Amino acid sequence: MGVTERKERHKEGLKKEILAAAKSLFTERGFEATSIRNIAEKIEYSPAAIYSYYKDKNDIMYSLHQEGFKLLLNHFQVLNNVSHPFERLKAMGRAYIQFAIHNQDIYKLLFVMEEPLAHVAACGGENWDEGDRAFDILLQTVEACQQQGYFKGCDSKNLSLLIWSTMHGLCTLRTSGHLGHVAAAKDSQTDLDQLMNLAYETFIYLLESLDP
Amino acid sequence: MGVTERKERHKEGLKKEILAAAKSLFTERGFEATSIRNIAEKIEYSPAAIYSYYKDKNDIMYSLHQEGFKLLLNHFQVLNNVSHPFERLKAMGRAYIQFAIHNQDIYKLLFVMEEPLAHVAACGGENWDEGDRAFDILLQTVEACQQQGYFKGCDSKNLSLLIWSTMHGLCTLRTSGHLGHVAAAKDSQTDLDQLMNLAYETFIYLLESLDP
DNA sequence: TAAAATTTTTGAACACTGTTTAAAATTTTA
DNA sequence: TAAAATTTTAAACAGTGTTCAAAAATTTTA
Repeated sequence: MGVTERKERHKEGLKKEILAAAKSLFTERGFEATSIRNIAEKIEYSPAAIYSYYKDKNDIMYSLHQEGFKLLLNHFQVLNNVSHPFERLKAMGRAYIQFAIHNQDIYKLLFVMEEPLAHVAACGGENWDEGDRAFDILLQTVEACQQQGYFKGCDSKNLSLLIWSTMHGLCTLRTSGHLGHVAAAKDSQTDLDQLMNLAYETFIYLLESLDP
Repeated sequence: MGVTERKERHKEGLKKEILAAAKSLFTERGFEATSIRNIAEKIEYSPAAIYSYYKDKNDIMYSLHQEGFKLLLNHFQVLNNVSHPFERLKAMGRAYIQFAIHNQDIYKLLFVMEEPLAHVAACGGENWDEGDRAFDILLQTVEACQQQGYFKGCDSKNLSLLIWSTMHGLCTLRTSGHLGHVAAAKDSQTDLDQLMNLAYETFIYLLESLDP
């Protein structure tokens, strides 16, 4: 029946409204500083209303997950212009860093916070599809490199995992402020970015040196 | 006067008692699940009493910081038995992983959480001494490797930063559960450890391949 | 159109959280 | 022992996520 469909659409509309409010508040003031009551206030509903559309706060978190991954994949779109595999891999690393620094809270949501991930496991579905796709892009790029003679003697999956770990480590140490504490460069932001770049370039140098 | 000294000792005693209670609760049930009221209950004082000994919760966190670093440095003591620099570096990586996995909450406290770090910056003193010392051990090991011909063409500081980032990335992706989600090995714990080890060994392989 | 049934929304409460403050209990000093 | 100083606490504040019965709004039925 068309009636129930229309109703469903309306329900979906409010659901999306909640998500949009949550997203704007999260990116505006961070996760810790955003409450269910804040979101409710923004959409001008009572806090309890939200629970008719989302199971709990983690459910909202997880819904933002998907959008976050889409944003990450958007950042990767520049890679289509880079035909050389190793150059593409290098550009991918830079894009990943860019994404992590310019969307710190979203990055945290995707790769640091445990709650939304637990929600995936709890709520039946193994829906981390977009995340897996992002990893697949890395894996394929690594394998494309290998076909051109790079990374001889390396298992593509293990190497991809390592590359991801390295990028993740760099990004989280950077955004959490731990990099700044260990480095002598404690003041200016430019120095930190530079430091991070130097570490990244060292990694690229490592990968490059693996040639036969 | 000896009286005030005794008083100070008593005060210090209670301060340490608070810290011990906090530590046991943190490691027992995690950070998020431990409140000031829990700690107060454990030492059989009122919650407000704690604020006579610690400025706030982050102050307690930061005090555990120091102990955490001492524990990490203890894990590094096995390195004294490894004279060959590169073998020492390899052992250091393994020790770091061991520490991160067997002390997940403490690791989080030291290298993931932002609040205790902000406390360091806020409360004047630049006291991340023990942390810097841990990094110095890495730096010195890297430089010792270089003196034996390893890592030619690399800046020791940049490379140390990279190594730290890689290890940190591996450990956090592992403990947060993100590694398990991307990998096909979603069930058994042994597989995850194995996967992590493979990524680690790939990294070692990379470093080894840097020989002249 | 009026009544019944269903859905949507909400106020109020529950059990928490970190933190502050003024008052009470204790200890030290004179 | 009385006064002063210190330590400890009860109570409150403003907030959190979440639940649930009741109210309001909407839809369906007669």
